Amino acid sequence: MREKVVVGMSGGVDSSVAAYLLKEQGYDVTGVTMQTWQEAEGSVSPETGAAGEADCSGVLSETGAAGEADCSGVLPAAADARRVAEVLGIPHYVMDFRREFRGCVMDYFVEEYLQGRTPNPCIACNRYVKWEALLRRSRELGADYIATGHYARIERLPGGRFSLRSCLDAGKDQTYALYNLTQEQLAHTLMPLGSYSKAEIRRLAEEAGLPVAHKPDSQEICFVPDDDYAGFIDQTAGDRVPGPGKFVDSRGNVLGTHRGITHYTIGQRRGLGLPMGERVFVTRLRPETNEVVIGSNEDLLSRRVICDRVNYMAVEGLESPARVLARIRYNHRGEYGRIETISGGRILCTFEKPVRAAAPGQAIVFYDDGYVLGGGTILGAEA
RNA sequence: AGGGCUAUCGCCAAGCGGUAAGGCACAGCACUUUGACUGCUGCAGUCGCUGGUUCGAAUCCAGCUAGCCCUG
Repeated sequence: MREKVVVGMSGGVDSSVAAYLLKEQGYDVTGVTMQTWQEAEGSVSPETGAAGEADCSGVLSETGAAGEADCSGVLPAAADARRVAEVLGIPHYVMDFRREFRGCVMDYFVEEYLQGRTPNPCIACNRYVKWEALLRRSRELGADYIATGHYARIERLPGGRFSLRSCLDAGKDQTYALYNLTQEQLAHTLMPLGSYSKAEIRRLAEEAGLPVAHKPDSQEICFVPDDDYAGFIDQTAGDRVPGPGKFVDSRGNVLGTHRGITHYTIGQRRGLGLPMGERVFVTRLRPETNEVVIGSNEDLLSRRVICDRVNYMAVEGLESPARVLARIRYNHRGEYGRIETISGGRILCTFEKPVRAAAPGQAIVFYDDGYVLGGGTILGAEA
């Protein structure tokens, strides 16, 4: 009997080709577009009368059923996914994950900034929404797997554990954003794109006649419209957002007034408005005094980074120190270092060469020979 | 209200008679499934003001204005 897989289809090229490849491989494929942050209002077609939201939320509305017009009207991304599904001849549904997304991604995002940390919403979204929630609902529907258009490879190691292996196209590798997945999640996930390059994916999309072959790559934070994340926080958190405070240097000299701590992140240079004669950066955020500390690029270099909330992937735990490649942000090629567990289940990573602007709240992901060993949330760094 | 010094882009700052460097800031673009970083491009028709000398002045001269310093 064919194995059933639910493909999360965003309407973009990658997830569309993922669905295509799985279909070609003989899976029983169902496409699902996740409604996350989009408001289900606006372009509801008059003829259907009832609110489109009702059809799209809750359980399912199937292609061809009455809900179709509503869903594609309500969710622009779903319209593209649906067209692809039609080309592939697979069923397509829209599932409402707004509740999970708001709680696990948007609220987390805002809370982190309010506390002077720098969140990574994509990582939270992957772990809790794209996987935890989508996998649960998909399994309830009888699916064996969920699949996505991520550039990464899932492999089962000799010891039986699952791990992610860096994508062959190093430029597109997305393992960093997926380090937080559980063994259970990995065991029920397929990532068919890991052996391809972005160029090959686009070519496959063209060959398959997918209408999204030339759609531009997505970027920025999906739920923040104008690339203005601070404005989003202002609107969301209202009077909880800290107001203006002081820019200070490491010796306590006041350099100016900042617009509020949520407007800044460690390592930031632009937007400070401080004509110091040389480039200066945010080196630290002090939510307790509402101060933003300014310093040189050199002040941002760290050899030691500590993280907590560790998720182990290729290994069950870290019994002895190990030499790994560690990445501290999505677009970081990585630096070698030695990791060891310290009190509280935390991990201390001592880099062989200093890394720049390790920001609390961001993830640090450890790799052993191209496999994700595990990762955690950066707690702090020091020279 | 005696003497001295300084006034060039938002900030700092080259320039010293031949037709306005540079840095920072700022803006736009590129890069990018997070925040950042980075890169590229742009950014004074004008040099406190008013006159004068000169073929030609931000550069020399005079007056005025402003700020700083010293001295009553």
